Amino acid sequence: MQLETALKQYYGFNNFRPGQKEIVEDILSGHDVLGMLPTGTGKTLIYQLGAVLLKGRALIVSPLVSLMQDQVDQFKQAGFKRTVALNSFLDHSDKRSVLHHLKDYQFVFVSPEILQNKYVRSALLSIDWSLFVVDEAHCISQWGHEFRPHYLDLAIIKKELGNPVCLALTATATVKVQEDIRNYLEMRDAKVHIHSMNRPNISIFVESFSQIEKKQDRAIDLINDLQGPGILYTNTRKGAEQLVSVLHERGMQDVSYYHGGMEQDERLLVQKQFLNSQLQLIVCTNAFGMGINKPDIRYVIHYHAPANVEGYVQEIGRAGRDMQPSAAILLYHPSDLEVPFHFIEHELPDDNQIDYILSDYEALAEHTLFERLQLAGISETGQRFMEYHLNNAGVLFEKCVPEEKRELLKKILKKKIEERKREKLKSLRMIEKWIMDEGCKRNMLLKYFGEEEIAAMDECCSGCQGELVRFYGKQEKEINTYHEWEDELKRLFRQEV
DNA sequence: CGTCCACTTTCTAAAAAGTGGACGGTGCGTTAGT
Repeated sequence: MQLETALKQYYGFNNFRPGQKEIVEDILSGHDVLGMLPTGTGKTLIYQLGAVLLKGRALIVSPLVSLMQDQVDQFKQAGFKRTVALNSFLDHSDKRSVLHHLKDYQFVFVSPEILQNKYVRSALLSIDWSLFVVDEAHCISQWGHEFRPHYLDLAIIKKELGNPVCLALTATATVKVQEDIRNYLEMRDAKVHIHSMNRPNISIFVESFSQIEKKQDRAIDLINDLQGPGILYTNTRKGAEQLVSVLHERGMQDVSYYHGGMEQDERLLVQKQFLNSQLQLIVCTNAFGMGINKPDIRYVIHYHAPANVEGYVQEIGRAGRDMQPSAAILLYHPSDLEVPFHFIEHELPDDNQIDYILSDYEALAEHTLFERLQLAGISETGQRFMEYHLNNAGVLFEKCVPEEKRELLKKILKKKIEERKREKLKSLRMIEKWIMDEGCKRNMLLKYFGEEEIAAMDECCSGCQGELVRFYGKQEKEINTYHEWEDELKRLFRQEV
């Protein structure tokens, strides 16, 4: 079948969006693909169509359960009814029933962690898969090394599944992240489709402060003046909560905070209110944003510098999905970098802790290495990291490790930690350099992502004398507040269709 | 490194100032027994 015919039949569209067709073609001819496409290009369509035309099943690895639930709903609405997500939202009996009837599903969403479950694994292995999809594939590099190490094991399950065609999709990946993806998914021969990460409708502004007290006033002025809705990122949970209480005191009621320390239902509520335009501003840590597809976000303020350029680009990329002019504003003070610096220095165990965990001290002889991890006083992320590597070495539940192996492990782990720290510090220095450099902010980002520089644009960035003033004005918001909620609902429906 | 909190010290009786130390960001899974 012609691809265009299938597109028309299943979606009613006449033309593919840039990048879609080439990837579908590669998939159909049996090639692995690494696709970097800007958000809103319709990445989902690629593997929906791919699976349909291959007359097979797709296993889709997705990073967040909330995102998975949304995707399953969207698939069903789009007519792909045989779709399911395997995650902790399922209770015991539902899970058993889904696993038992797994062959009846065409699209199965999973987290990297649940792939470790032996029942899930054996159910998956008992049927044929045409596509192995890794959505938000930059997570392999961004989270896999320490925070969610099971991201590094995806190649193992892929092989067990008989090496179905592998499709890795992301919106932002530096050359280094692309390499990580291809290495850890063992798809070195993959066809690579990289599209520019440039978002011409987002103007980029950096403002430096030498007095930290002035930053809050500036942020409040911006929030007052800028056309919303907007997102403001802070470094810490407490910082987000405090800023919101200041804004509430000043009479701004349509503002809430969001961070990973909140209860699931509270997070969901805030997110829904924001998506429904009941909130004009969300003040949050980097927990907020992935999978958020609100088209009309007009600005993203960074109240602190983020820890790396990739994270920054992902965060500002949430603005202006509707292609309308939008602003990214970073309010920088040198002390911003202290929090990320702290995390880099302390999230992984230091040499003493490694020595302690792998020691032959008599006092520890009664404890397995797993138990020693809690005793060593390392961070939760550090524990995850160590659990993963000690388990791979087959010693996690041992009380005693032969001396030779012990010394080798110490050496390997210390080296690995040292490398990770070095890389992260390099990223931190890189964003600091980007902030301080007075050249074109956009071209520096393009260069960082391995792209060619572009000719000067209008309203490009603070390095190119862009003017923030044109993003001021609150007209639309005032009109919105007079809408009856029924009208608002209708408007949202129309927007989605 | 800076901030916040609990606790102690100050010095003289109620509250302020000092000190030590813990903490700081991302998420999956969890299947025990009222």
